[in-house]
Amino acid sequence: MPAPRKFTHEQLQAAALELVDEEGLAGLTMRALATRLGTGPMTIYNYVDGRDGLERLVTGAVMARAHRPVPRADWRVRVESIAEDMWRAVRAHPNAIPLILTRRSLDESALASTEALLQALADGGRSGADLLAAFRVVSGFIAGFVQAELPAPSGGNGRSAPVRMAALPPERFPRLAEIARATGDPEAEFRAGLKILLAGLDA
Amino acid sequence: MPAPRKFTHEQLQAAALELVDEEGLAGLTMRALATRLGTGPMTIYNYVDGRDGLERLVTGAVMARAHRPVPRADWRVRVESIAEDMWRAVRAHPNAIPLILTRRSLDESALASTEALLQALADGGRSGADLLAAFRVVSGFIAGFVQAELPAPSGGNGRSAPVRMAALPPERFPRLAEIARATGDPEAEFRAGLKILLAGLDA
DNA sequence: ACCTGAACACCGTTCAAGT
DNA sequence: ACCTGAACACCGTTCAAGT
Repeated sequence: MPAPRKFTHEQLQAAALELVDEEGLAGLTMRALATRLGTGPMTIYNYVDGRDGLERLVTGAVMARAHRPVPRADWRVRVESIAEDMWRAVRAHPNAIPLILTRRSLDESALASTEALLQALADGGRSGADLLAAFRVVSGFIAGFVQAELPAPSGGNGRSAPVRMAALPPERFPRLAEIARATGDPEAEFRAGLKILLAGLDA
Repeated sequence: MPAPRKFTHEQLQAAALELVDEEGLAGLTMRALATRLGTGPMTIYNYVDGRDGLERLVTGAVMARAHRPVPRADWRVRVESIAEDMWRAVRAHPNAIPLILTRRSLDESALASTEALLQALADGGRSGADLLAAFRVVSGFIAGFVQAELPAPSGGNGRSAPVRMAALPPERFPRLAEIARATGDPEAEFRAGLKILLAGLDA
């Protein structure tokens, strides 16, 4: 993409993210972004590579906020800290979650967190295929937690996942009913899951 | 939805899944499904609740194939078996992956696998919040592996994730470069990850 | 070089009419 | 009751023209 001058990339990112936060994913539209910026739809094409680039604007904006300074500490503590930072950054923009899960973000801003996570795991004594396996476990766990907080379908009358789970026939799905009752504090659940992971990584 | 008779639900599911397999997600359209079935677009609305229902047709079709008989064995072996079945079912239809990651499938056909997984974990001695945490870890791991096999953007000229990772500046992302080199056999990576998980669940 | 409106080829869905 | 075409209000994007 060229480097035009009517808007900056940051302005585009911010406007696109606001659009998604306020109006939901369905509101993310070339035309909507254009009118929010006070121009015609075609102007956006000077800054972004089609619909795909429009969505990358959003994932880039979200993930850029995920990378925070890593504490100087034991590798386990660092893994926990990075994982929580990534999760929190995504949770702050629930409407963007389908995009995050779906578009592999490979901007360098998003990759900084990943590299830091890998470095922490490497400091735990892993390399090569072992490092890859450990990474897959941790990043998969984060993705799974993100997925668990997907906003209800669209419109707003959809119940959240735990509520719908609790409405299932309990004689056919007794264990699902059990965990539906146990669902409550996402922060606590995230930390409990991480604890299991770290125990496995330590073994 | 009513129970009309020109087509069965299974016919709809099969046609929708074929559409996605052959033409990609962009090919999943009310109009395309209609012409594939030899009717007008509006006929679909007698079987499916709008665009949302159209997509649920696909996720339902994929997840229904995930539930296979669970071996009578140690809970660890059962967890492995169920997790692999779910993963394999999804991998068989890569174009549907964004839908799977994004639409929470709550048909009873999809929930059968989940209940079986929960039962296996419960037999490992967990209940309540512990059961929930263990479940989140395992299902998150599966989701993460599914995500790692997202088909390249769209069009076909996009390189796969490992290839693009290998193209990053290695002096800035040395650990990413390392795992990019280690990436190879997804089946082996899946089993290695599960091993870490089970070690954590055993601790 | 950058910007932009008009126009085109799609979509999902409402409406009203058929049987 | 089920089916269905025409029509409407959107999209993304091509094209050609402006500065």
